[in-house]
Amino acid sequence: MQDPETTLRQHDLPVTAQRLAVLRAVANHPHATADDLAEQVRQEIGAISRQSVYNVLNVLTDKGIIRRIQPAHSPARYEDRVGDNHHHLVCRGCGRTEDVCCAVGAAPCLHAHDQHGFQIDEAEVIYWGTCPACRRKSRS
Amino acid sequence: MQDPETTLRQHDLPVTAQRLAVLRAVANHPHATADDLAEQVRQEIGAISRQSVYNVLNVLTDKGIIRRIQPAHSPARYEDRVGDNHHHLVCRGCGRTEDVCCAVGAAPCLHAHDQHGFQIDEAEVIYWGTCPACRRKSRS
DNA sequence: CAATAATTTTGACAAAGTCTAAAACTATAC
DNA sequence: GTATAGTTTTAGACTTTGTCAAAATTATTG
Repeated sequence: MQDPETTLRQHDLPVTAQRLAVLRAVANHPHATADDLAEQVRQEIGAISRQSVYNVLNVLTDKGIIRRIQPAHSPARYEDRVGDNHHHLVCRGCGRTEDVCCAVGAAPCLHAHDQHGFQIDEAEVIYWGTCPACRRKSRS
Repeated sequence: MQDPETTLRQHDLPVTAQRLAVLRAVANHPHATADDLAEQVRQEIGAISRQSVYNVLNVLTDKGIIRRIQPAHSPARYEDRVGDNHHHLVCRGCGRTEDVCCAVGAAPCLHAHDQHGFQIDEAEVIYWGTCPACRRKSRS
């Protein structure tokens, strides 16, 4: 990804320290939650309000600069990698989240058999399982 | 689905009026939320506490008698239809939720390209789109 | 640098669920 | 049928994740 400042300007967003820091935090910590990111930003620029973290994440998500994923039993997570239609693999034990590229093809399962008249714009896939660490723990 | 009372006994669950009513409500209102179901149950048996609705839904979900789905921006929804690996189609406008059978085949996309050492047990697919009613509304 | 528009902060609020302890109930054994 | 042991239900406080609104601050434009 390019320079965060350039990214903001390209989308006509005023450049602020908070936005730069959040953007960098998302880039450096893929699949982090809003709380994780707030913590990161605080280490970088000292302080930020909870609300600002949400504001920034929302505006960046709306502009398509970052992507929000919301697996069950987990707060929302954010990532940098947009527009490449990849999916996610989530551990039921610890929530660890990994990227996986589409199993079926370039633009995946965008065609359900019966669309019930809906206009489908996204097929979201989450693979659920147990990561190696949690598997080891549950066996012991 | 069979008689709710039989279902409960088969799973060694004491039979209570609340459980029977919740089970019937789920059967009659697929994809309803906990709140919707509480409302239904109240119409049927007069009263039930919020906590009992959650207790019952949790125990039934744990036993695999019903299935919980949790689309983003929506409270959890429950359904009767378990074990047939179907997916869901959700309207971004009104949350209307429809069943769709698996696009890819019998046991679907259970194989991600790179599994990162995870043991995958489910591939959850949500198709996002706009239902006919909401499409009409947004055009006007 | 001044004016304007936008963002950030602060603090209250909301929705969806969970936790706890006490009361009420169910199932089982007599 | 009763008594008992074990669950379930209830009520109410609490937690987490996130939003709303107004005031204070900051970025951009000329």
